[in-house]
Amino acid sequence: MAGVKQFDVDEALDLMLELFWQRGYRATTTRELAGSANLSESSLFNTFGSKQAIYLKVLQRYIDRNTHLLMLIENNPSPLEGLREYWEKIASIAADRKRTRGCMITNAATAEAGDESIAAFIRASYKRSEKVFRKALDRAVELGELQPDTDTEALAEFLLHSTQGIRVMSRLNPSRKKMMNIVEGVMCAINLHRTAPH
Amino acid sequence: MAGVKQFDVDEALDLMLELFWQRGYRATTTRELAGSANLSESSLFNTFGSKQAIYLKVLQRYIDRNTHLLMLIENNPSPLEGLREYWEKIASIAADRKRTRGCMITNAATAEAGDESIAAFIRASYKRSEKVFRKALDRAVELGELQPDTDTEALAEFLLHSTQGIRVMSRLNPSRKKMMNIVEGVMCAINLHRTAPH
DNA sequence: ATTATTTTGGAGTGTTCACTCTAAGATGGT
DNA sequence: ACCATCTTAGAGTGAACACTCCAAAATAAT
Repeated sequence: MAGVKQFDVDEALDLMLELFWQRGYRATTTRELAGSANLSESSLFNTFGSKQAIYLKVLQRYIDRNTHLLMLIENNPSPLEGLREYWEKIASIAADRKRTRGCMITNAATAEAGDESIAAFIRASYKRSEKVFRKALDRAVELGELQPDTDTEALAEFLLHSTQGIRVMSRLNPSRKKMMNIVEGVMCAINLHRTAPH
Repeated sequence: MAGVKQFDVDEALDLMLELFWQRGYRATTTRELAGSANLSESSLFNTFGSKQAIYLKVLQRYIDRNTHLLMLIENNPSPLEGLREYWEKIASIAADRKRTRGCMITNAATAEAGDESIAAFIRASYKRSEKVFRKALDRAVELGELQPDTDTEALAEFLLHSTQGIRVMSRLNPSRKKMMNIVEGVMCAINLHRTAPH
């Protein structure tokens, strides 16, 4: 083989991710994309094939990057404390006034879900989050933190929808207080199933 | 005056609304817009001025059209029953497999909130919903359905975020069961403040 | 009937889009 | 050294975009 790439593919993806995240799929041009990654359009297309292919790669990268947030739940000895920690974290991110880009997956879900290959990606990401929530709730039941008859599947679905709600709200510069009020509401839904209420 | 419009403006807006709703702002072309309303591009621009102006008019029309949903809450003698009715209704709409367009406001919030004139619209719509939720909760406190120390402002903010979460989820063909599970979660958050807990 | 004013269709307008072409340059295997 | 193969920059491609122009038609007031 000969002729070797003059750039790091992952690094380029990271740079393009920023642009896609900020502007969305359609509003981002391939010229800007190439510019943001410091490479020519020919290299861009030669490497990735198409704008959509870049977007899908970037989405995957975004998902990978955000896995550590879910670990706040998995790593906490108390699942319920872990969940609270996770919600406080995403609410805190949502309240950050410098980050009105929202969540890239949520943005993709509302804007690009018509494209089935993008929709499949989003569904996979949601399933993953929901599984983590579900497992935490099951663990909470086992540990006696939640009542044994708790419908953890239903509660996990509720929790997933909440993450999306938070991320929509984040697009409109919400106050930290508003965000924390939302977290309290979510905790209420969980607390109703606690073994030692309030 | 002379030279009279050959079409009904509101009717045209309704037709264009469908297209904008289904495809989003950027993916809809002015030619398609004109076609959907059965008029020429010159009439379109002569009447409305610009693509963005059409979008804003359409958004307003969408908001007006959906006011009747909020009245499910206001018209119910029991505010808590009204809230449940409202949530069951929007969840039912979200679970409709023929309606994966989601909510036009939510879609605009995640895709077009960068445009400040669009963002202002969205904020106004949210404020309106939140106010209705808040008033219902306050009424519930007065009627003794909720405990007197309930933070109705915080709870209303929680409820608003839930509506947005439901509408994001609706883009991905959720099952009716999933949607109803979400509703139950929301009701849990409210029920924690009930005067006669079970 | 004439005039003033407006709408309308259809053919443009310049611009921008995603993507390609080509020729030069770079590299590794032999 | 030489070739085969790859990458790259920069110009270029047709298509599609939001929006405009213009001449014809339509109307209401006089």
